[in-house]
Amino acid sequence: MTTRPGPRERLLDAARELTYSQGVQVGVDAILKQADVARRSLYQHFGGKDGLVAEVLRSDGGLDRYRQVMDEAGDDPRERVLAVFDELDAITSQPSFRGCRYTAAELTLTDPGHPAHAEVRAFKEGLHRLMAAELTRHGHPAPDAGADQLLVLIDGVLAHAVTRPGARPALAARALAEAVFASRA
Amino acid sequence: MTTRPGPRERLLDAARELTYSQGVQVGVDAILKQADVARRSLYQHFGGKDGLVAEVLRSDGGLDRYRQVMDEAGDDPRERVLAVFDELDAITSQPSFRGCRYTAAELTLTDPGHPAHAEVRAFKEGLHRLMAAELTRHGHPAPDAGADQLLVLIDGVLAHAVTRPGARPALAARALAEAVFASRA
DNA sequence: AGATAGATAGAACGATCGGTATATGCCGCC
DNA sequence: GGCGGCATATACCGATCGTTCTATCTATCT
Repeated sequence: MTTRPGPRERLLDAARELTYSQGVQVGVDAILKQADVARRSLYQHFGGKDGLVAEVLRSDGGLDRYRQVMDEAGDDPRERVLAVFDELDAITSQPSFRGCRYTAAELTLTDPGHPAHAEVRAFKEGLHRLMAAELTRHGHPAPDAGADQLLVLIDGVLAHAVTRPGARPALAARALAEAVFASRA
Repeated sequence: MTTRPGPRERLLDAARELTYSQGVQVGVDAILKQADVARRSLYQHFGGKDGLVAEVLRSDGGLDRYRQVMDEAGDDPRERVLAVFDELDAITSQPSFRGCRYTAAELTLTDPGHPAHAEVRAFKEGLHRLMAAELTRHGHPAPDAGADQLLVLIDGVLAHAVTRPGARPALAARALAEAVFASRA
């Protein structure tokens, strides 16, 4: 029998799931109950709900998932990036899809001092670097501006998929992503 | 001296402002205070907070603003749509910009039964029709799919502008919108 | 004038929020 | 063997949540 993860891991797992399905406004009690963890442990490990929420975003490994999808698509930068949109189409088609966790956090948490905002920023910066690197390898004339376009497409897909169920925004975006790669100096 | 608007209007105005700047999770008390309206009036006119929030979205007139921006841009569909992205650049550059109110409502309100969701859907549907009409007039081979692309771009701009301050996602999206209009049958 | 409808003020409701305090149990380590 | 650190369980805190209620006031219409 596998040993049960410690309270810290259980808290992160429970919070990751509940803040996604119920939103960040989910109560601390619900997280504690699902994690089967004492109230005090939360404050011991994360200082409070804000710290827990921020750590959920920080440790989410979203960038790794993007990297993995691209690596499985081979070497060609164009194919690697287009694979991202294929994956987005699969993700946004799942009934459990509830939008991008980072965008949701950014829009829901009004307090500009909330520690989650820094994590969101860090994630988006990393994603931008990821995309810019692919465009650079592809010989894009302006990798930075091109990455901006790809990020807009990704954010657009994730946002649009929530508000218009049934549409397949990732497919629409994929065609535009091809246009980004068609840019010539 | 102009006569003061009635309680219903004052409630809508206050709610529109506060739910945007503070998020929909703003308290009823704050709305009542800013509207300078009796507690009971809220429940008399809107049945509750949920009804008020939904009515704020419904009466927001977002579609009219899009129409107005396009009308000011003249007759050519391409110019009219590109003007939308110029306007988005202006909007997202304002320091008071806090994201798209509809997307925020959709992501924040987890309860699928919340009346606001229907308003969000209606808005996005209307926007889709608006864009598809322009593409049809332009002779686009697939106005519906093209409108999907434009909506992804718009949602992407509004979402991305919140998470990466300083970037000008509307300019990046504008170039891609041009690509949408370059589509040939 | 009297009646009616709408608005006001304010108390109070039960529920839930995030966070703290107290007290006990379990474990490895010196 | 006792000690320290972590986890547990639970009670409790003040604050705030959305909502309901009573009671008073005011404007309009007949």
